[in-house]
Amino acid sequence: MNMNQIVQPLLQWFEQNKRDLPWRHNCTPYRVWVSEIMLQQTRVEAVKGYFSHFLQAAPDIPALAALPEEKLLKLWEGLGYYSRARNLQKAAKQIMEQYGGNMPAVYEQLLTLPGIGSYTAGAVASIAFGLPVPAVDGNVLRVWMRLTADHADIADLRTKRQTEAALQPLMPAEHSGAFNQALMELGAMVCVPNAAPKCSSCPLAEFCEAHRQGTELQFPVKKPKPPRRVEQRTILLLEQEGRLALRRRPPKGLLASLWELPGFGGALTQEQAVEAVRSLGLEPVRLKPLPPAKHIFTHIEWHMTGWRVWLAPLPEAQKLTWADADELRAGYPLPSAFRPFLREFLQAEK
DNA sequence: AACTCGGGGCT
DNA sequence: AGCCCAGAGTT
Repeated sequence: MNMNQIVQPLLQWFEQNKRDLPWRHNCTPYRVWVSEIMLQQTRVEAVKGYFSHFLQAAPDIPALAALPEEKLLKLWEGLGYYSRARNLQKAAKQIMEQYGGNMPAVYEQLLTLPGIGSYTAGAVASIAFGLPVPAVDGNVLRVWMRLTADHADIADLRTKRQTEAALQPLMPAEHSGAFNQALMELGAMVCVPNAAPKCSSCPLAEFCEAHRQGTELQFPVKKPKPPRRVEQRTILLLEQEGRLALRRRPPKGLLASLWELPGFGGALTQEQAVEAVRSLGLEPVRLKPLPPAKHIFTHIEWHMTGWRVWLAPLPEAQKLTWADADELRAGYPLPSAFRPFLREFLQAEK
């Protein structure tokens, strides 16, 4: 099968069926870049709510480079994979120094920027600069493996390289950005995962080997992920004069540099919780158990229990910061994992 | 090659 | 209860 045949039908289908997305208007290199970083492992619907707000706060590369880290993380709060935000800013600073504040229009130079790998470099190069470079993400891999009935493991990096190599000669010189987006759009809307693909409305059905075989659901092949580990934690809702205790997480690792409710490993009894509070230099007056909550990360499960703690007025404890409801909402980037316990405090404020 | 890194929606 | 998502960086 000569895969050159798919290019025109695909481009035509995309022109007629593409979604109206914020980053598809005024596609400057900066806007394309920010959207592609936000879209890494993140659904379009989730990004919509962040994109315009982020661009308002950081409208261009100099503004992004100058943003205080606290504001940067607050803008990213709830979006996940927070190293994306830090790498985005690190790259912005690098662009200021090395390229005079302009995104480099060269694939290899884009690749050297932190947070930009082969997919994102290809996406920015093709969509923002019209360069004939493939952009192979999970959607494209799924589409291509079905199209060619290829049983290769898509978790294997070699499979991605081979797919890029196979797509390279197909890149239409004047429409490379549209071609890449069309493959992704097809994967998102028609050649969908975890469900029967909508082959009856697929512009590539007649070229698809898996469809000819009736084996669409066998693709793509992917190695199973190892099971998540479970971590039991106890969260403390420490209150003093209407203010809540917060703690900054370490600068590396899970939820790096974000704020958290003070917590301890294990499921603490009331007596142990009292000891834990005292270890923070505070004196509890009354404790009330909070309903348990579960938060699932990619590779960890937090099983959390909590204690709401009223404190005797005492000099402030080291390593803790105190915030009222308004300061909490405005100032401190806080991961979603703590939302159930936070609700308890915010409701109590009313 | 295997792990780390978030959060949410769909089946 | 899994699966996957416009992946990249580290070990």
